[in-house]
Amino acid sequence: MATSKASLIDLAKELSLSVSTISRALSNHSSISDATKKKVWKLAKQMNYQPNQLAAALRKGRSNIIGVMVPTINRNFFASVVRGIETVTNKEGFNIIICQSNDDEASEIKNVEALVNAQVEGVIVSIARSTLDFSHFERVLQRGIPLVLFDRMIQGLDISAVVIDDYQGAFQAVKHLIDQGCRRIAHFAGQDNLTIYRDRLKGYRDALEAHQLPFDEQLVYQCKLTLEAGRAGAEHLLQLPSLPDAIFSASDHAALGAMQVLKTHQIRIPDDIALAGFSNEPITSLTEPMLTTVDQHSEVMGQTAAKLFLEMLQNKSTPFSPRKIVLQAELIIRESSLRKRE
Amino acid sequence: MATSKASLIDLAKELSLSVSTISRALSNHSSISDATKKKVWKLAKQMNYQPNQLAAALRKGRSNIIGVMVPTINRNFFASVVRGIETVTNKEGFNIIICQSNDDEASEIKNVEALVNAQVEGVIVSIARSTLDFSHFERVLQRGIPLVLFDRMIQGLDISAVVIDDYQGAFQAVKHLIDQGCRRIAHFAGQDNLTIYRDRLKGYRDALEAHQLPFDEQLVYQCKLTLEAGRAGAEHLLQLPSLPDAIFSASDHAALGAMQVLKTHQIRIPDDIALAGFSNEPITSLTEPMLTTVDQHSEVMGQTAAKLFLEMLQNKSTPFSPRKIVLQAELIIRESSLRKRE
DNA sequence: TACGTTTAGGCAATCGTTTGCGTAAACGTG
DNA sequence: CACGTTTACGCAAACGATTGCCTAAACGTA
Repeated sequence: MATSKASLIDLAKELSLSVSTISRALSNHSSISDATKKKVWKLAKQMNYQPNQLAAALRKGRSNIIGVMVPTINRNFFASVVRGIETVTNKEGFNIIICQSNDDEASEIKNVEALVNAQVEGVIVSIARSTLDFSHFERVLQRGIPLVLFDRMIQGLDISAVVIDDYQGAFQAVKHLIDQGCRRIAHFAGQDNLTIYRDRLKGYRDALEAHQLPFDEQLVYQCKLTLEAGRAGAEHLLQLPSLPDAIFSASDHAALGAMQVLKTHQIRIPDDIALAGFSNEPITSLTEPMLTTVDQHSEVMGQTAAKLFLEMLQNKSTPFSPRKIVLQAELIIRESSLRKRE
Repeated sequence: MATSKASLIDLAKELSLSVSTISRALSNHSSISDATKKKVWKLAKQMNYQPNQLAAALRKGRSNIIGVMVPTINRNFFASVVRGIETVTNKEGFNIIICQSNDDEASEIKNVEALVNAQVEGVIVSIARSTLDFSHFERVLQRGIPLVLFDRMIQGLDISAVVIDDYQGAFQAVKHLIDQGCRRIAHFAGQDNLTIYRDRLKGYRDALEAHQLPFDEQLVYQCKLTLEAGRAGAEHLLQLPSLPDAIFSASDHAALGAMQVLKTHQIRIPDDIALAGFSNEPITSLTEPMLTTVDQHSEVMGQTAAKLFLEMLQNKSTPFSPRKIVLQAELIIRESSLRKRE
């Protein structure tokens, strides 16, 4: 009733027992008689007793909270990863605290510190784009707090991470286009300071090479991979002396931009130009034609990162060598690349 | 260095001062000399002292954590709201704990309890679709914890909430369709235990009435408003003796489902049937035709909910009568409803 | 010199749980 | 009956920070 919260002390007074007995009864400790336990349970329910996790955490040194930081929660990929993390850790009794770095190093540092102060038992992060110095993460490790990175990770630093195989994903996509009969395949590439885009480009090149197709510099359009960039890229390609017969874009959004332009030019997809993107954004299954793309298993990525964290937590005492887990990327074949065979 | 975390005690020993002096020095208390403060600050930095928020929270009775529960984080609308909440509360030194109810009443109850036990200072929630009993929320209030609902709320319950004007949004959308010359407007409606869907339905009806158009029960298709439901809804409408000339869907996804079906039936949008959705999902600006929809100002909604919470927290001692804040919905007119006038 | 005031800091209780250790009472056994 | 063993519980010290109250020393002033 009322605004009051019942504590162990209140229960103890009420039953004329010691606080420790109440505590043990509630946690079903063996040294408390069944009769007493039942009395305690009954009263606890009656007084709506809720344990103060803060106090328990302080005493036990376990907060049951894990910190998650993403550039922004407001993007499908990150939200899905977070969802994956949450569902897995929730089952183990953890709550997650969310922070957003907004791709800014300064607030990343501030947030990491806040998480550590909140006594999180672990930190799961996708690094901000602008981050160049990683000492704030090293400090986390020094404190013995398990740290797991996902998607974006640091080269050189020996930290556990979960990523997808961008290279294989790209390779498969391009191989598929070739299998469909495409021979002049263009590529929308991202900024090459990010490994994910470098790997996709490499997958593209190697797939061409593996099928004895020439690599043509002209067919690679490097850009920010936004919708607008995709439009510009398509316009660019259309002005080439000879058209490509496929485009593999390192992002779905750029692929969609291209799709818009190609359609206005009455170019048939996939018959004249086949199209494949990357990320499997929800929209790609709603376009017309539906877009072939590469799925990143974002929710699975979150689950995997969470499991890796749990594993690290268990082996916390023993020296645990950081692990990298590479998830398979999955090619999703849809209309935009599927040429009918008659 | 090392794995060790420095505590006030460690600093105190090092400087041969008492713990309380250290604590006061760090919080810049007036009764500590500048000389001592400087010594303490220097050592604190040197030993990389980080205060244990758990302990401070326990002692001060303020956790600086607020709980947020959404049906799923994995949807643009909710992620945006969360982003809004996070940015506002972060500035005030709060961290947010995220839970997902998965639209399931049981896990909603479990999560609310977990949040309360984590000693959150407030709870911000969008209610699960299946929730019919609200005693778990009443228990939160009884404990004196500020509670703010957003988007989905309950009629009858006197709880602070931030919603958009679903009624006006729907009214405007339907009015717009009528202005475009539509006379037989169908509606995809949601489950009517949620006020948002009831309000949209009412906005639809009233807009018809305001323009002397008859309300036809047959044209209202109640469903779960998913993509599939939208498809089914369109198929349903296509079998009516006389076709509608517009569909106003209470959700974007259902509108998109309908769009797919209409296209396969060679029905021109908007000329044969105009289409309008609700929510302004990112996808809607990428479809073909681009979908007319109603924007919910999701990030602003989150910010507003956060501010309302902060306000309630400040006036916690004084009896605070719950407030409802209604944000304006904004009609976004796009191709799917814009009939060319020649 | 004597006494009030300020300065600078210490003592110890407190937040609510958990847990190692101690111990009465009840019980079992020869 | 005597003595070891359970059984069932209490005591008190943690966890780390905060804070009301107290007190030496230094200072000021008449």
